[in-house]
Amino acid sequence: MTKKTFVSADRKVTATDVAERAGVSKWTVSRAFTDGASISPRALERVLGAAEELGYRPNLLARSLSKKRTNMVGLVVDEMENPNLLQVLNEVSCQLQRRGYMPMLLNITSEYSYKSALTLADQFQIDGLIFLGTVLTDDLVRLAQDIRHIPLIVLYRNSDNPGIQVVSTDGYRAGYEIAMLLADQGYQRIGYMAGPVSESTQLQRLDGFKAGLHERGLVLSRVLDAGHYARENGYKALNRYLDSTAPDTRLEALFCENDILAIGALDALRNRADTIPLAVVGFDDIELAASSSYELTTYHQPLQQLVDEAIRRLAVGDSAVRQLLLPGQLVLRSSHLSKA
Amino acid sequence: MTKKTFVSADRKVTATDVAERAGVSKWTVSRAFTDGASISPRALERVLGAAEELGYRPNLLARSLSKKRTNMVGLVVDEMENPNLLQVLNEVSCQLQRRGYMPMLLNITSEYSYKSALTLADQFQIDGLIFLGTVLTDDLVRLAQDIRHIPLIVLYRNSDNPGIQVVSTDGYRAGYEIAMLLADQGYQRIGYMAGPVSESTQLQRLDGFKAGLHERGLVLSRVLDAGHYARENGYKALNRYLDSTAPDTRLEALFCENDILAIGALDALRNRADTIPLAVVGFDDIELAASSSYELTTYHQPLQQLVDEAIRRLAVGDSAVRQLLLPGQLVLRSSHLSKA
DNA sequence: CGTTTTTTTGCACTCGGGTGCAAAAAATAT
DNA sequence: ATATTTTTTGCACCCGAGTGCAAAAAAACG
Repeated sequence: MTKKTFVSADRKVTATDVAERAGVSKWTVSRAFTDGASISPRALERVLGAAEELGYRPNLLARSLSKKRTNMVGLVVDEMENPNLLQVLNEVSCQLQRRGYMPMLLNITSEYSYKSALTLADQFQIDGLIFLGTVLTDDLVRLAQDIRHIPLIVLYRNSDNPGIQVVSTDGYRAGYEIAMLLADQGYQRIGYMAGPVSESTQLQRLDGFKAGLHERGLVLSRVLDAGHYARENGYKALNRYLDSTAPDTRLEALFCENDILAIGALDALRNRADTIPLAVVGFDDIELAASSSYELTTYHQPLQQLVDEAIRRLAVGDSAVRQLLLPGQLVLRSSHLSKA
Repeated sequence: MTKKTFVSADRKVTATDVAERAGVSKWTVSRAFTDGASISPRALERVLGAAEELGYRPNLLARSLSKKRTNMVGLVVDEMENPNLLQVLNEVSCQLQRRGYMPMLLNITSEYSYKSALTLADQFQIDGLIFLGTVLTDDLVRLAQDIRHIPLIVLYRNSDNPGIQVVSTDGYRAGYEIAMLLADQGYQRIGYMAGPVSESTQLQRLDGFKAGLHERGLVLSRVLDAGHYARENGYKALNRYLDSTAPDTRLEALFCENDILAIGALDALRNRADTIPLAVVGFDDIELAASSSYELTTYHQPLQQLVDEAIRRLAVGDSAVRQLLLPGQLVLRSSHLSKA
């Protein structure tokens, strides 16, 4: 039994090989693999046949070199533990692949790694960058702009800097809707659990939230600082708060900056000896939120659309900077209902 | 104020530009950026200076084209929700970047997407593939072998097929150690919660587990099938079991195929009205396992070493196929202690 | 100082494919 | 059948580097 299949000799099959076999010139082969190119049906057929037989696949590096377009897109991520980010990464990479792009993972752990990743990506002549990282500040993003003049898109995060392309959910509106929900539920003492940095994305959310409360004649009673997005932090932050507050003055409802914190908060409530009536609302609609042990009411971001838009913008290379904010959707489960 | 920095004219800076500025030929420039190449100190200095001034960076596509080496590595992942896998992905991408490789994300959602991803990766002339996916069977891996003769490495998963390079944790030994732990704790009725497919990785774990029990004169009392790795499934599987079993015949200890299932199981225990004494042990040591609300006893895999080894093997392109199995480590927390 | 050895450099050509243009072939019109 | 238009095709040359080899320059030697 021969081990080697007939197709793959050791040397790689090139367009010239195919040309020879098909009895045409290599340029005709090239045309066969370029859509929109002028080629006769007969030649096309022969080339495709020969290509099939030889197992030929165009070398994309060579193509990129002359076309000056690589179809490689860098995905800048910085918190590979954040499940929400991951959901985004997942969606982005799938959609990119589906459209023939190759996602290059730029995993950022420090400013140094950020810079070297950018440099490397630059040298690979990537066509664009999508920023998914949460702690990537506008300054860092701008740093990328300087290195290379390719389209950059900040996804899933807002930015005050008008010079940066943003595709994200309308945080103000989201906050507003959640405020309305809680107010209409009749809660009076309403709090907010904040994450790590006060950056634009969250501020807009908070602003909308405050505006909504205000419109119903309420004010934000309290802000709990949880720090870094981690279940543990939500857990601790709420416990800290509950331990230091008399039961009758406690918050009745709590809007958490994201689902992870909210779930931490729910865990805290559950682990307490006494039953504490507290409505909790999250943000992001991660998978765990739907789980029967949480039933977290939250706000769903239109992930697919966002990603779709982001990629489209990359593709057209539209340099007209616009901030696209799509509306998300409130997801009512049961955690926003007080258990009292 | 001039907007444009002096450095970056619109056209890209090439080696020829640098050569001209440095008063040498472009080949000398090439040598300056190739370590080990013969170049006079003076020329080197001038070239580097000119390169710096012009902001030159070698075009890696062009280099790859002639060197026939791209430094691009494909990461084949198939469950972007699995936190354990993500931890691995994170580590792999970091280490790759640190060593100057570019990780290309091949996110697999179906057999079709798998094939097209492989083809694309192939066309990009990637240097190697690392398989992180859990449901990627040996057959699929072999499919990749046929496409292109580049090093493939299955990481974090075992394989029965001796033709496949594997870098993974020694599952047999792990199962054995866990069995010992539970047996020594005095439990008699010991069960196992299984995940989706019975593939090699898990079978070895289970075999080791059984062997360990056997050595202590015990047998595996029961296998609970949870299905796909998801907290929810562990939760349901355990509830199903508890609902259908009389309290006095119940298992005393349960080894779950991974932490996610184990955590689901713990949640199930917690949510029950009556307190049920059941020792639970997981596998993987994901972040959540250490959380104060779970305190899951589990088995830690030597992630960094595994990744390090995997990348090293890719780099040398060692075609001598060996299966490397490193020992992991038992992590004792409190979930293996019965609450009765 | 001439000669031999070593280091450095330039050049032609390669990697694998893509352009634009002009010649050749085919299709349409007269 | 001839003239005209359209489609196909081949070719020279480009993309941005790297390689081997031979010429040139520098260093070591007598």
